Amino acid sequence: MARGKIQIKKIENSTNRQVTYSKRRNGLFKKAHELTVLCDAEVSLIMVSCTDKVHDYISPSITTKRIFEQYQQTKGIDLWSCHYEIMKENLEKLKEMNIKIRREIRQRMGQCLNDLSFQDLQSLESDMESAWRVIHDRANRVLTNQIETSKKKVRNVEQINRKLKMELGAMDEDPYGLVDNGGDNNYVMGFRNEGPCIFAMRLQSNQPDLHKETGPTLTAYPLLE
Amino acid sequence: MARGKIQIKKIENSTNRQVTYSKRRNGLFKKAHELTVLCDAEVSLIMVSCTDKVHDYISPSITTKRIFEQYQQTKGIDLWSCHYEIMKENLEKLKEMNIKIRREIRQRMGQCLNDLSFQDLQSLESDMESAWRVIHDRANRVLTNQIETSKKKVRNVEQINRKLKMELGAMDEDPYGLVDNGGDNNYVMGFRNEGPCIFAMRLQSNQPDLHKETGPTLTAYPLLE
DNA sequence: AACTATTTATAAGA
DNA sequence: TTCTTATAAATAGTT
Repeated sequence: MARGKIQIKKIENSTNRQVTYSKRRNGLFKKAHELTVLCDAEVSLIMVSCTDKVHDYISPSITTKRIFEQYQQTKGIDLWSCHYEIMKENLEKLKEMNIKIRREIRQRMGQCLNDLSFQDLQSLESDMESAWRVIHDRANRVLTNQIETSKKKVRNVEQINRKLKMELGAMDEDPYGLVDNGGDNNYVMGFRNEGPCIFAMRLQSNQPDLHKETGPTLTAYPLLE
Repeated sequence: MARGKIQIKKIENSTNRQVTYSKRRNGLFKKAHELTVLCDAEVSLIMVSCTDKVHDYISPSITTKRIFEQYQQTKGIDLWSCHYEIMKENLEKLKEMNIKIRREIRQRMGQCLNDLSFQDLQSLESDMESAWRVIHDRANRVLTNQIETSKKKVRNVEQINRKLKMELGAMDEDPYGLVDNGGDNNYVMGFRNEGPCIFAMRLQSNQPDLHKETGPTLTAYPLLE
């Protein structure tokens, strides 16, 4: 455009091309900025040279992100939707699964039974029975173990006690010798309390109506007698 | 830049501004294209007018998406990460919730009981008992309803039968009069089978050991006798 | 939208 | 790269 007209086609001389790129790039930036100021417009200009250098101009009144969102909106496209879609799908699947397993747990807690057919109801009932038995047995087993361990401890302490008494030659009785052991039952066999682990979906504050008949099982193993 | 120099500041006259915008926009597009061709560069140019119209130029050799990815890469930023992050968080939360619920369901099925303290085990046991009772009661109620409805049907049919016999004056017995009603018990009271609704987490193909004692309840209401 | 006087951008050379 | 400058191109104000 000066000292001779040029054809608009690729400049073959590499150096020349570089120089022209640099000059015109600045020209474009200047024009972009002028447009921004003069016309109160928003401009995003990104250039990548043939040597893969990136330069950009963005109107101060806007962010690249916002102008791009606007661009996408008017074009009716979403260039990132493919990235998104996979995530969205996963999210939806998980949500669905969540709803399903929530429903199942509710049913196992005796709620939302309307959704079940009679057959399902029966099958749930029998499932619950066998599961309960497993849990019940385990609870009993743990208790038995606790008691046995406690008894062993007691015997141990009693023996030590007796030994001490003999060594001292004192024949007075010592009724407090067992107190140490009394409050420690929960630490036997690795079944210590770590706080309640049952937390999900406690939707009704389901105070168990304590009419259960495990009483006899419990009282059948009197503690520390 | 012609017929008088102008200051680079917002053109207050709206019409004038619009016209200038239009002219300069075209100028910018032309320059962008020339740069693309002359220098073998890649250009993305997006403009938003003060009236919120969007115009853009993109070099034919590239897509908007690609140039933008390149832009983000060199800038070391990800403009969409915040959108992402929210989704990711949701995903993680759901996953966690899912795992928790699944664990609880398993425990309610008598599995994975090692994770429970003795107290949790006892509380689970009693929960299971009361839930089982609810389910058991419901199953019984449904059954009772079915039987009553069936009985009504039977009475109805018998009455119709008797009436027909009288009308026909025929005194032969008709032992098949009740057959129609026989296979229809599941459709009573809206409790028809819609296929099993308990699906999640059936990890062990938990064949219920059918030692349950609902037998007497069932046989106490003999069907269609 | 077209015209044109003038400013601005820039190609080639230093 | 940067400066210079002749000239091409863009465009402000007008019609």
